[in-house]
Amino acid sequence: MRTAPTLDDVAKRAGVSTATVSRCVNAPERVHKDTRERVEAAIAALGYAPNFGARVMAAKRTFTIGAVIPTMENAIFARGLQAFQDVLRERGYTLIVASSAYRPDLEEEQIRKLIARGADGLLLIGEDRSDDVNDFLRERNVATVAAWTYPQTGRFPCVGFDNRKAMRALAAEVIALGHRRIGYISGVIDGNDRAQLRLSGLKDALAEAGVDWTAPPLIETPYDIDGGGDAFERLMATEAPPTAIMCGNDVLAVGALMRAREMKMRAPEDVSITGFDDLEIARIVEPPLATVHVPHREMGEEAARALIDLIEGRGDGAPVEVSTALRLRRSLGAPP
Amino acid sequence: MRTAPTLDDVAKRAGVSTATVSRCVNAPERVHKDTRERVEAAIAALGYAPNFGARVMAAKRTFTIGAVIPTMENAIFARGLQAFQDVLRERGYTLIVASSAYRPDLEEEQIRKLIARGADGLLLIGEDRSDDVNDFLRERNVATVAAWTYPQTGRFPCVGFDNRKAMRALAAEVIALGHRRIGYISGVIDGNDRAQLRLSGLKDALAEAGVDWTAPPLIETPYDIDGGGDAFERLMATEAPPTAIMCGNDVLAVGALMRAREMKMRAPEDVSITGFDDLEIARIVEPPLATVHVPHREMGEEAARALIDLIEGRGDGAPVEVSTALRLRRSLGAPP
DNA sequence: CTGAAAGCGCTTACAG
DNA sequence: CTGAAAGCGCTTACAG
Repeated sequence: MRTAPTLDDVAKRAGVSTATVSRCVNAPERVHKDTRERVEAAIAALGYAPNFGARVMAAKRTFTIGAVIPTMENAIFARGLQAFQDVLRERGYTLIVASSAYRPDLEEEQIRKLIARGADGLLLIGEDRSDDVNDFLRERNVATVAAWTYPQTGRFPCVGFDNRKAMRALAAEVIALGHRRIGYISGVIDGNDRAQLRLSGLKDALAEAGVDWTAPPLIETPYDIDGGGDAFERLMATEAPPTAIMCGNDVLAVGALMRAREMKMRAPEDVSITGFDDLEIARIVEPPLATVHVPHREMGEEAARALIDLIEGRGDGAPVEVSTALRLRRSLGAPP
Repeated sequence: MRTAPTLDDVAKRAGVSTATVSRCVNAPERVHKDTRERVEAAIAALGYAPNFGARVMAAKRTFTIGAVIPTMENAIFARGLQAFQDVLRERGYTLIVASSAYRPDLEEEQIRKLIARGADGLLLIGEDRSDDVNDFLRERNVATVAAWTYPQTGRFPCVGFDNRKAMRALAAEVIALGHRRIGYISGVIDGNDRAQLRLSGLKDALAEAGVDWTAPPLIETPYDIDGGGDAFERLMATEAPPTAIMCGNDVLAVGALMRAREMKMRAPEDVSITGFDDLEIARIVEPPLATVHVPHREMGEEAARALIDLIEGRGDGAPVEVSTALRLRRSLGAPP
């Protein structure tokens, strides 16, 4: 194993000091063009790459950003994170992803670990966490951005959207079509402010419209296709079943749609079904799913910019709002 | 922001040298019990945690593992990676994910960056890369595991399956149903041995069956729904269009299926369509998609174990094969 | 079992 | 624009 070339090797070969080589790498504009070219040639010839540990120690920064997301398997986070990482890479940062499986205790553990590892900043999802964690983050003065949400507590700079308002808008359409009995399928709400807010949005719309069905039949279920299907079946098994089933996200809605098909119910003729997120599957299912479009990629990019600004001392930490839009596709229609 | 306590602070407070404190942290059994207790008390009182960068530099190990995957947005990698990471975390390693967007040049860049960052080991997808990269990895003696593939070159320990054999098995079923004109939609092949091998599998099956349609009409396309749809349309626009369209993966196949529907063609009555991977969408589309099931999660877990064994000097680096299985669903039927 | 000290490979304030 | 040198916070071979 040949040992990797160091700054010193480059400096010797280029006939300059290590300080100059370091500048070429980190602030090329502060080095004379001729010198720089010589150094760059040496770097190329040697295949030099800065040693990470040394750099971290000397600069007191790790150029590492940690993200704690519920799970990589959820397409919305996968997409947002990919965009987040693309921006990070452009700006010279590395991403470490940790996952919490939607469990607050695991999320806290991951947060502490990332900080111990010296992460320069943190991307978190939502704002719903314990005072303990929030205090820890504030004490250590860790640059943190909360995404997928729009400020409730205002504790951290946010990049996201108003989950409540978006669901309210969709629910208003459902109500306008004439639905009065509306069932709701939610993911697990504990530790998930997005889920909580979406449900509140539905309640807002019902109240606004003066629909007395103010406490919609609600089923909370793990976030997967079968969870959505089972919940659908239970909601429809009541005496006066809902004419519309709204779901906290597309995956649950697709589960409901598939179960409806198995039960020989047609959407929207027999029952309307809506989702949230506008994943690719929303356009693939038959009938296509009415849902709320969320610009996950844009959110990931904006979050990266906001976080880097925070770390590098730019920006004012003002919340960034991305806009959602209704996609009123065929799974939603008038009540039977 | 209070500055973090250092080894030196602990040493002073405990009245010992920094060497002793370091041993207490890394090899407590080599320190006398009384000394150790004093040091541990000091560590607790100060809330000391080792500085990551310094440790990396001095110890020349990072407990970090890098993975370079094409993209997190592809569900197969998201799922495999989540499983990979779960095992890593159990064993005290941290994962850094980098993505190549299916571009060999970007993959190389990411590999070099991860090594510069001091990754103790690397997870790569497939075996198709330049001699340059392979030489670099060998020279640096980097622990590397290739996943999603079964040894072709035998350059690295592999955890995966035989892409060629799996596609051959599926193609044999298609041929057995009576199809002779078979079209093929592939993802981009350059730098992607899995894509190459799957195509070879189809050719194997055609040759074995003595079908003279030996050079199946092939369209190579970017890996997304619309790519699959456009390719489908082009393949069907020929004089004697294929009676079956096989696709290199499920996403392309779903694209083909949807376009078929738009073109008022029914599957499998008018044309059969098959995929590869058995993603969730394969069961969601109508008709459900015939495909090859790949145990992505299991593969991720096995890859993590293999890589850690390699790093820690256990194991023999023998390839690990996971098994695939045919899922012959309704999108595949007899030719019209 | 413990300590003094070198060294890991960078960055940066200071001086010129 | 460039260099000499201190210093970042650990680990470890060596000596005792």
